Amino acid sequence: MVKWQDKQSYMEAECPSNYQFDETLVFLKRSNQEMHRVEGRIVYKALKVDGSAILFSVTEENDKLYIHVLKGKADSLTKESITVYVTKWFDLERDVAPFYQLAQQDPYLSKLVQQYSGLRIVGIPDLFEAFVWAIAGQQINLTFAYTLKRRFVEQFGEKLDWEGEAYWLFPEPEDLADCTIEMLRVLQFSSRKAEYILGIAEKMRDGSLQQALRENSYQELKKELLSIRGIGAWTADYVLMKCFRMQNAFPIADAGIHQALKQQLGRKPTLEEIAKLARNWAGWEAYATIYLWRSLNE
DNA sequence: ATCCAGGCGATGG
DNA sequence: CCATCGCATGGA
Repeated sequence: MVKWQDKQSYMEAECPSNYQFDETLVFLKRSNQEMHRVEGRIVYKALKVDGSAILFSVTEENDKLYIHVLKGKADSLTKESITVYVTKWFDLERDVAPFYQLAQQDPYLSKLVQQYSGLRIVGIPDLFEAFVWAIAGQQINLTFAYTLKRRFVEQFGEKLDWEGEAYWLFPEPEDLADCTIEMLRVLQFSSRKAEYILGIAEKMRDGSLQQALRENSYQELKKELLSIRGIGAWTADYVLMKCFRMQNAFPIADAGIHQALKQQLGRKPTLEEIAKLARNWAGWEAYATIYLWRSLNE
């Protein structure tokens, strides 16, 4: 349990065990087209609290995390919202000890957990953002996916300026109310993806999607997700992993997973082979996945 | 140039 | 039910 202490002008918390902030930074620095900004070891991020945009920073020193509110009213609601967000974003409340236990015995993971010790899932707490990002990233290279996301955010999101830098808030489904397929085509989304995203935005505007996703078991949630146009097995598991933070979510068809395992096997594994070796990861597939992904950006 | 990207739904057998 | 196809475009 992460306990954030309110220090008036900032907040602080002990890092959980088995956590390395620097691994979070590696992930956050993956693209320079993101909505957050990383400068040195400080992460800057805009967030909407009770209808208004705020900006905060988060950093770490001597196993302590520090959050500062940089812009906006630093009232208790704001502080609470930020700590909740950061806790989910960096997956700080998970007890990962069982995963490390399991991974140390695993032929595919033992080296990776040693090499990237303290890496945790960097999640996508916002549901709409998780959907848009997952759909945008379907079947295209990551660099282009980030370009699409940035264009989307700059077209429909809200901008917050602070000390000469721009910080963007991810759009809400309401911001897409007047958006057409053509408008997304201009940003170079495919027609298909445009349809998927607008369909999801609509289902979220009337609240029906959130309602359908109130189930809490992995199986129930996945079934609901798969019934949505544009959400296949890969996207469902990706969203379950990054937004619902289900540690057993496993996007098994993922090209990155295949590539990472190929480097260890010397050839591309079949789905059956992956399913077989993943039996050893039961319950922790999402964590196995992020360590495999991590091994790719060397 | 060619192949492939953190896939999906539609179509046809 | 499973295999194949079109999408759509940037990176390597």
